[in-house]
Amino acid sequence: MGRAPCCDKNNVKKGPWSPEEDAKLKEFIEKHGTGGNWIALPQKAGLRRCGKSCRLRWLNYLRPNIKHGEFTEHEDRVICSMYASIGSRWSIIASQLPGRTDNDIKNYWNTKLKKKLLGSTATPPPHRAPRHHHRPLNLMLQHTSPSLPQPTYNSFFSGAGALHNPISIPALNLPPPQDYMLNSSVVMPNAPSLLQGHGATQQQFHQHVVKEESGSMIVFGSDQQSCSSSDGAHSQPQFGHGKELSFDGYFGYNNGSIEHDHRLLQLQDHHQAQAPVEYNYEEIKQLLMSSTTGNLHGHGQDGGMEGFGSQGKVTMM
DNA sequence: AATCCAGTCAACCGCATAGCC
DNA sequence: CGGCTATGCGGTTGACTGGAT
Repeated sequence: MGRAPCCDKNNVKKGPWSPEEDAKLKEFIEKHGTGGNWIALPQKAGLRRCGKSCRLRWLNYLRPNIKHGEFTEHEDRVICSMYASIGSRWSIIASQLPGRTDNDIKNYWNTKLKKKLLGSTATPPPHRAPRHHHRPLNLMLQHTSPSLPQPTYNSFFSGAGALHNPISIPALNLPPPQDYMLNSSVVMPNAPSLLQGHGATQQQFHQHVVKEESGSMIVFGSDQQSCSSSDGAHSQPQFGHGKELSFDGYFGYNNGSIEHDHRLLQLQDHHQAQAPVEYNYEEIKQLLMSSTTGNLHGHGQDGGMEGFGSQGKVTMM
C-alpha cells in the first residue's frame, strides 16, 4: 500500500505560478500567516495548489527579503567553504546567506559555481597534497554577547566574514541563540571561562557538543596528543589556552541547536593528525575533482560526506 | 528565419524525520 | 510506544531563453 498523497492531485494546478496566484498567496500569508498548516492553506487562500507547492513558492520567491541576482564573491566563498565542510546541505548553507534560498544556492552551485571551479582545475597543481578524506569541519562558536568575552575568528578564506546563523547550546543554559553564531573557524580566547560563566563545566560542554552515543568515537585532541573517547571518554578534554580540541563526526545544527550526525562517524580515520585546516579555492577544487570521480557523498538518503569534511576543531588560545 | 543546443531556474517528487495523537 | 501526518530537504525534471549554426 502506498503513501497517501498530500493533496488531491487531480484537483491541483501544477506548473508555473501566475501573478494572480502569487498575489493571492502573498496577500493571504501577509494577512493570516501560514497558520502552521501548509496543507490547509491553499484552500483557505482560494488557491488550487498543493500545500507543498505554496510553501515552496513562498519560501523561494514571495517571502520578503529574498535576494535574487548575482552572487557576490563573498557568497561564493561561503558556499564553497561550507560545501567543502558539510557537502550539499543546502538549507544549512542558505541559512548563512541572508536572502538566499537553498534552491537558489543549489541551482547556482550546480549550474555555475561548480563549473567555475572545475573549469579552472583543468591542470592539477604540481604539489598535489595527499587527499584528506575527512576534513575538519571548522564548526566554531562565536560569542556575540557584548557582556561576554569576545572571540576572534579566522575565516577559511581571507575576506570571508563571520557566518550569521545562530546556534545554541540549550542543555548548558548558555545564552539564547542570538548569542552564538556558527562560524567558519573561530578562535576562542576564553572559552573555558566563557562556558563556566554560564554554569557549564568543560565536561558538560564536551558531552553536549559531541552528544556521545553508543558506538560513536569522539576524538578530542590536545595539541597533537589526542584523548579519544569511544563508548565513554578515556580522558577529559583539555580546555585551556593554546589547546586545540578536535572532534570527529559531522556537526550541523537543527532548529537552532548543535546536531551531531553520528551516521558519518564510521567513515572517520580516527588516528590522523589533527592539524588545523583552512580551505582555499585550490583545495575545494581538489575535493570537487575527487567528488566527481565517485568518492563523494554517501550519507543518508542522498550521498554522504565520505570525501568531505567530517571533523571539526575548536582552537583555544 | 528556422532549428538546435546548452544553460538556467522554478517547480516537482520522494524520502526522512519531527511532532502529534 | 507505535502509527500517522505535516514539514523540510535534496535530487531531479522540464519549461523557458538566448546564442550558435
